[in-house]
Amino acid sequence: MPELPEAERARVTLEAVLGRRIVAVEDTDTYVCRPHQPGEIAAALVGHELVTVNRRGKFLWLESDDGPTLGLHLGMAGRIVLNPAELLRSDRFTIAFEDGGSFALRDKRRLSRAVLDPELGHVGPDAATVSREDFRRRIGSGRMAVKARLLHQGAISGVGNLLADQALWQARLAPGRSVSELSVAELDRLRRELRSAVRAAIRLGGVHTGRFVQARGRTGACPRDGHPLHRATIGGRTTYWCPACQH
DNA sequence: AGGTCTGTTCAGCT
DNA sequence: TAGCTGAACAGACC
Repeated sequence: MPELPEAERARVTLEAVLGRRIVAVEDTDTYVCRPHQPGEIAAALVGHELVTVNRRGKFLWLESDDGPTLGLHLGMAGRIVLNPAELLRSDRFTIAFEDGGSFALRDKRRLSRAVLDPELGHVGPDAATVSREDFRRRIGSGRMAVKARLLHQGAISGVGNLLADQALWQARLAPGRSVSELSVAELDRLRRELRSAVRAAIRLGGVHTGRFVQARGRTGACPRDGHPLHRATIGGRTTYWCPACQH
């Protein structure tokens, strides 16, 4: 679920916690907080304030005043809950502030991450802001299926399985096409439609609001021409597309 | 009740 | 090097 639009929503939510003194950190989930030991993130952050919240792709990080940076990732099912009314078992990481407020990283699975001083060197430019030239080079080189390349966060970051299918449908490109056979015009079209899909998802509340994403499914039909959708595994992920209008 | 599927990342292999 | 496979977790679904 969480792709770039959900991460952006989380970033905006986290703006509300900036400038408040941290008094407690719950960091005992050693899987979510790996490789840290329980208490390690708490010891580093208690007494500090978070002063900025940033995002690249699906990666979030908050800088503290004169202290470490806190990296967060929502994994496949995580979200940020501000001032949770009650603590749930699915609250994997929590920070409490001096004024009584708090936030939780809530995730029924445990694929979310909280980590000190995250290394983002391997993360490509954000899918919403990548330049035309960067997009052509980073997506267009190699021989991979274009869908698989879109999912590679080191090429560009922020595109997940649903957003990839939505953008390829909008751009009328078949997901299995090798990037080596895409023309510059097709790459530019894909970048334009990807940015459009991202903006719409942020505005409307998430990737699930996409017109194609809603049609995506075993018995789905193309919203453009009504043709039954094809399904296959591409880039290791379930992929849907319309064989009539995506080439 | 049990098997299958799911959003993401990353290690490990070819 | 580039690219593929499967593992990590836990719940939803049939």
